[in-house]
Amino acid sequence: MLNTAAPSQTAPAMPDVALATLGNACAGRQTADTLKLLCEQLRPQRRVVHTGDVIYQAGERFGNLYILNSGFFKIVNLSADGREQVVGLKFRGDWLGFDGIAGSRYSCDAVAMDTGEIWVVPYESLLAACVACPPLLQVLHAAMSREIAHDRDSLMSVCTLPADARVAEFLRHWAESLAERGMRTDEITLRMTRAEIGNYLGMTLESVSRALSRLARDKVIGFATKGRRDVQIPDVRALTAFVQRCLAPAPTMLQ
Amino acid sequence: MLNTAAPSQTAPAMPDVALATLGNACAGRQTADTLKLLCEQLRPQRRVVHTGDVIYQAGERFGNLYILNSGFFKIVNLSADGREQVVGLKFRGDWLGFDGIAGSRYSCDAVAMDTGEIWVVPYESLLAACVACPPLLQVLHAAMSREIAHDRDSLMSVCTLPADARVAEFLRHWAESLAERGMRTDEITLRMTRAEIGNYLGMTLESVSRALSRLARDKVIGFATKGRRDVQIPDVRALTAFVQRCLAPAPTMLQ
DNA sequence: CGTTCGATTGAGGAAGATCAATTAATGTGG
DNA sequence: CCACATTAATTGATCTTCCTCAATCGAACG
Repeated sequence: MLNTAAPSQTAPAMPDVALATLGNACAGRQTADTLKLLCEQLRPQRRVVHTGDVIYQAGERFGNLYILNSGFFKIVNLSADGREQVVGLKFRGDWLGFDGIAGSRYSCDAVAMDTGEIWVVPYESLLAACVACPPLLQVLHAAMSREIAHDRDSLMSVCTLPADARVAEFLRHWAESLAERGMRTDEITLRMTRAEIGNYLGMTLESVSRALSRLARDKVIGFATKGRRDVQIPDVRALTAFVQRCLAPAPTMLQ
Repeated sequence: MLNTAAPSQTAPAMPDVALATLGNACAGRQTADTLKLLCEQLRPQRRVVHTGDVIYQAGERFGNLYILNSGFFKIVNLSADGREQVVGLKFRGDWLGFDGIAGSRYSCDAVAMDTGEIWVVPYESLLAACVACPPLLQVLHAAMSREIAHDRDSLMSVCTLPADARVAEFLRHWAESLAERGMRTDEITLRMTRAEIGNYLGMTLESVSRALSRLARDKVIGFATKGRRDVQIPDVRALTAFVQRCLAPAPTMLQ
């Protein structure tokens, strides 16, 4: 696969030699460097996945961690009484499977929402490699740490932001994630239905739709000519401003 | 300090030799064993903290992890625009500080809500110890993994449960956490105000109060004769049943 | 013993859910 | 390729839950 153009959102599974040539995206540099280290040290098995593929399932015996080289994934939590909750979205450079370490079984589902490539890393061999290569351990811990910090941010968003702001913050974070990976953010493709977004943000699909309509009416986002899955974000800072505007009228909850 | 009675909720900082005598609480066994391993391997500096003490603050340079030997702690996330959100509650056996690994700075506040003892573990020396003692690494990863899994459960609760059920689930989880540590669960002391609980659960203090009143009216919980901070939980399963009742469609009377 | 803080409870209102109808995109078989 | 079926998205009208505001009460504390 040839890829000389600016990296697109679809995060092509580029060969290692191309990792250093991520165009003007110095933001994507760190991700690329880390992936390179992991690839060299672990020589992981590579696996191509497609939309809907289940990487692992809640209850399944834990054994592997997965590093995402490309594609887009969701983490779905399941409760005993049948509730389903999207609790995380994962991109290139993220890891999957940490939830399985403690209980020897995965505690949620990991599902591909797009074609992508994942690297399979048996946990035991990862530990062995970490002993030989301490920077690897640091990378692993950093990934887990980031996940913990981000999960907390998610909880804060759903607890403190009104619906409109939550949608704006969701788009802002998505764009930021893409930017960090050196991908385009002026036009992003939501690979989730309104229902999935609403589930993730703790609101109904109708509320998501209304929020997006308001964002479009305020010119904070735009819809591509065809299809409303493509969202244009001319200026990411406008999303942040919108969130603040939502918070401004009413002061913060709880002192 | 002598402690031959059944372990109370206050999780006394008992000497190592007493760890094996945790009464009938075989549930607290694993926590105790892990703490013993950590104590032996790391010989951490012990520090007594009191209500309101700040273990670390968002923005502070990361360096230490903290293992909780006793007491009760809250994790508070802060946003740039001044929102505050309680994103976690920590007990004996839990760790603090994982959020700081990735960015070299802590990303939230950790505050003691009770007198307690924490073990200070410099991250670098922990890594060194892990190389020499692989089980230690396993314990560390398990702690991080548990935190990730639990944060996801929190998000699911906030997103999918109505207010009353969220409060019931909160109490259930608290009781479960105490049980896992071999402490009493028939009468627990909430060390948070209604406002703090509400903040943690994404609702107002009035809603928390009303939910607790309803739980008491339904005899799912009871209030101690003195003070409404002590909650009696005669049967933890009644809390689970209450949650299910909240989720079930309108309970049709008769027929 | 008054002051303060936390908790409870009620009344009214607003954000968002639910229900419903319509339209737009996507997919399928002829 | 089109007609049709299916799924997703939008928008409006109502309804419910929970928030806001306010008053009262109890407990803790100097």
